[in-house]
Amino acid sequence: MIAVGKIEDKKKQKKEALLVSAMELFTEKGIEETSISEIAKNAKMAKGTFYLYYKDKYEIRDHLVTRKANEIFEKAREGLAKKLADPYSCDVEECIIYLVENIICQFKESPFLLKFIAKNLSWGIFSNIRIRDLDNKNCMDIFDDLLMFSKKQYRQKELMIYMIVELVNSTCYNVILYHMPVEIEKLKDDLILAIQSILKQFECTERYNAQVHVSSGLSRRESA
Amino acid sequence: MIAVGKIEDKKKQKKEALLVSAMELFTEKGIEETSISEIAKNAKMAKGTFYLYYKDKYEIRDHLVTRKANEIFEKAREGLAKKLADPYSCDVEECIIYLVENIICQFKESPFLLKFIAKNLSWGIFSNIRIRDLDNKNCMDIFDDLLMFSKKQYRQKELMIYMIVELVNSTCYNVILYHMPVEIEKLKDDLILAIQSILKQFECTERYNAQVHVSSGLSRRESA
Amino acid sequence: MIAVGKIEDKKKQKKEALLVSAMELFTEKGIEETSISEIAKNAKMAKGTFYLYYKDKYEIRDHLVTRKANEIFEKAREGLAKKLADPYSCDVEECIIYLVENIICQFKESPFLLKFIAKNLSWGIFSNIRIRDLDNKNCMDIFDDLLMFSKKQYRQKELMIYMIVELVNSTCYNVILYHMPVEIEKLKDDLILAIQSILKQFECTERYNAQVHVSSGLSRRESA
Amino acid sequence: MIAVGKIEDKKKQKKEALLVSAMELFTEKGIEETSISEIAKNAKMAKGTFYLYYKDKYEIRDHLVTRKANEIFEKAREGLAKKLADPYSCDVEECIIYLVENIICQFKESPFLLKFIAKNLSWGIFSNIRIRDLDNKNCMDIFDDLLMFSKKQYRQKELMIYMIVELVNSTCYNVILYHMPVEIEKLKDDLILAIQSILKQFECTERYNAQVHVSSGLSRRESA
DNA sequence: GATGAATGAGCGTTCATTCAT
DNA sequence: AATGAATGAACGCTCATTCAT
Repeated sequence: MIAVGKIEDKKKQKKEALLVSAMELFTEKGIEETSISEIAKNAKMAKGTFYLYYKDKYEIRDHLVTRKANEIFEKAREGLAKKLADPYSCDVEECIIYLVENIICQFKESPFLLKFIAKNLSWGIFSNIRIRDLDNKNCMDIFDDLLMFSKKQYRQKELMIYMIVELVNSTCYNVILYHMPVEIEKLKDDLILAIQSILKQFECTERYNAQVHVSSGLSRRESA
Repeated sequence: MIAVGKIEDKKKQKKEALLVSAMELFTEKGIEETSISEIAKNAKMAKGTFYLYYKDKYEIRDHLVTRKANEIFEKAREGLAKKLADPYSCDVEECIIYLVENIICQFKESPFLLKFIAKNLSWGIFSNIRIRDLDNKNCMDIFDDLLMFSKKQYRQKELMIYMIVELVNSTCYNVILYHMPVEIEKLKDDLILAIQSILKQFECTERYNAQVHVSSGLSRRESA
Repeated sequence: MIAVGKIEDKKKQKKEALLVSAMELFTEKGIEETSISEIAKNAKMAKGTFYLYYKDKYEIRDHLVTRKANEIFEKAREGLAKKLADPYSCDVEECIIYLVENIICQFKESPFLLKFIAKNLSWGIFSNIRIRDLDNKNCMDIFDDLLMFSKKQYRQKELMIYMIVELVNSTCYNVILYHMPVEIEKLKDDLILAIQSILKQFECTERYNAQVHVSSGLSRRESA
Repeated sequence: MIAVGKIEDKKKQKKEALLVSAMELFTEKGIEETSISEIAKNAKMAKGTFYLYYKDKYEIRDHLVTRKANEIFEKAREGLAKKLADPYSCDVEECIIYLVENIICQFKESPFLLKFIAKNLSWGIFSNIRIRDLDNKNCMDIFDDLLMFSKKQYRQKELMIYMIVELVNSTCYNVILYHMPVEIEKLKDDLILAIQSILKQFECTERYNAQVHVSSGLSRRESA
């Protein structure tokens, strides 16, 4: 039994080594320019060994994208936890803004990571692949938790979060990688303003319906 | 002289044929999976002829991305023009919402186009490459014009537009291509809400609260 | 008649332009790395025009090699003529040494020329191709003339000259181009010594038969 | 352990097969006209296998040139050894003449070898590349050994040998390959005479200092 | 005669994949 | 399980050559 466990361990180590090796090369020179034999060599294995663990480099890419996305959210969550004794008792908006700023900061520090994730993160991969290596939560859960324990209530929670995440991700892409159309420092403040306005829009108030303002315009939606 | 003109014409036709051929193959099976010899063969030319017109397939891609993006915006503009006698006299918000809906509609009808553009449209290409083939304006100009003639004024116009465009583009990508996390019909309404809230956020109000304008601006919806 | 002459002239000019263009490119980057279209473009002609004048680049090469070799010998001859009022009355040995030094000097100044000639100068080309462009003598004639008018007489004149020319050409090749095994300045003196000894060896003396010297070995030196 | 040795052996065989295959094709039709895929096919391998062993065909050429040159000198040395019980006790001049005759004989028997070596043997390759395949001495060592043990002493040994080798190589080239300007049988005797005179020229005699000769030889310069 | 667009064979090179060890 | 030598299809690209204008 123990022997089997050891073998399992070794296999995990090999898979991990390939993952790490591939990540290095992908961020360094792009996926298309990275060959399987390079990944193997960089992981100190023979070319043929690669095929014992992965079908092709795209399978590795998919594993990496989810893992890296999770790591980013996890780091952001940890940052938030450090900052607040009881993160979920505080204002949701503040928390979300904090998370966004933290994530932007991570992207700023490793633009290649941003490139890698942004170019490859399709929602399908994002939401479907269960990560077996790390038995952590899905990255989206951070927001779910936040919203669940929040005093404020929001309509269409999932969708709202989706839009915010996509907005951050896509606007930062060009700005951080190509400094266009503005610098990230200039973008950040206005991006946060935009996020705040979205949050307001989807907030359910008791007495004042958030919808009121919008509402007259959106009366149709109320019936929807 | 006429002869030279004819030759020039033929050359343009060849370039165009390659562009069309490449577009077919790119949307069908992706850029990386498309070889130059396929593009040439599909355009009924010899492989070598390709190189008389383009350096590599990425040059073709860049031409295509800008052209297709422009076509989308151009169609949206035309739609708007048809709908309104004087497009620029009407409410900006309404116009922008119209454009967004129109563009979403175009994406819905040809998801491959969305895939192609979304995966390859970097802001650098988008804003820099002047399109010589079509002597139209740059796609961004549509919004510039709208905002210029608008009664309402906005802070950070360019940045705001950038965020809205990116938001639409990135949220639609997964939704239209993978139907995740929701269907496009479900996304659309909330996406528009989000856009409206962003527009409000960046509006410069004098006396009247921005919100007021918004509601009157949405009267159109009531009739819809 | 005049018109025909003019046409002939134009053709010669074109041929000449191609020759000059090819020479530039051959010395710059080697024959194999030079394409016909480059030669034509460099000569300000269309690619197709090349084929009206030459079969391929190797035909051009052959023309060039003989021409350039001739130019080198011609320059050397002119140098000698300038130096001496009556070149052929002076000592043959001195004249030959002068020519060798002059040629080495030319090679030193344009190593690419040396490379080009040495790599391509087969005796077949050298002695066979009659140069129509320049109606001068064959380069070997310089030595023939020298020897013809000389007071000293030599056995196996042609062969002796052949050996001297080859010796100079081949020893200079590595020395000038790669500075191996010594520098040209170091080689020169000893090369001249070697040439002198060869000349002595083939000299016909009146009283003593040349053969006698050879057999006794060094007796020739004793008389020197 | 034994298995590894076998694999090593197989690899050596493959390298060797490529070398042999390339030699055949190079001598048959020239390097430029030989493609890598031909070399591989001729060696009964797949094209890709070539690149496991050599970078390009020029690397093969360099290996071949040094090896073939070495083989020639080695054969000559063996011939000399057979002829003389103690080769180094005999007269140097005689030995060198023997070597030259032996080498000329080899060239006569395989003119393609001469062509191949003469066209590609740059001194750099010649003197620098240590041949690992054959653990023999560098080809030049033959002469070094001869001169080292000789009773006669020579000035500028290396340079003298260089000139002799180049003289033989370059004069034989046209003569053997194109029978110009004379037949090899006619050249041989006079070539040997020339070599003898060079050897004499560089010999250091006891009583008369070599320099003396040189200076008298250079009296011409004083008048220049 | 002069052009240069078009051709397509053929090159060097890469690399995913296989398989005997 | 792990290896890495061997494969050969497929790639991007070049370029001599042709030929309609």
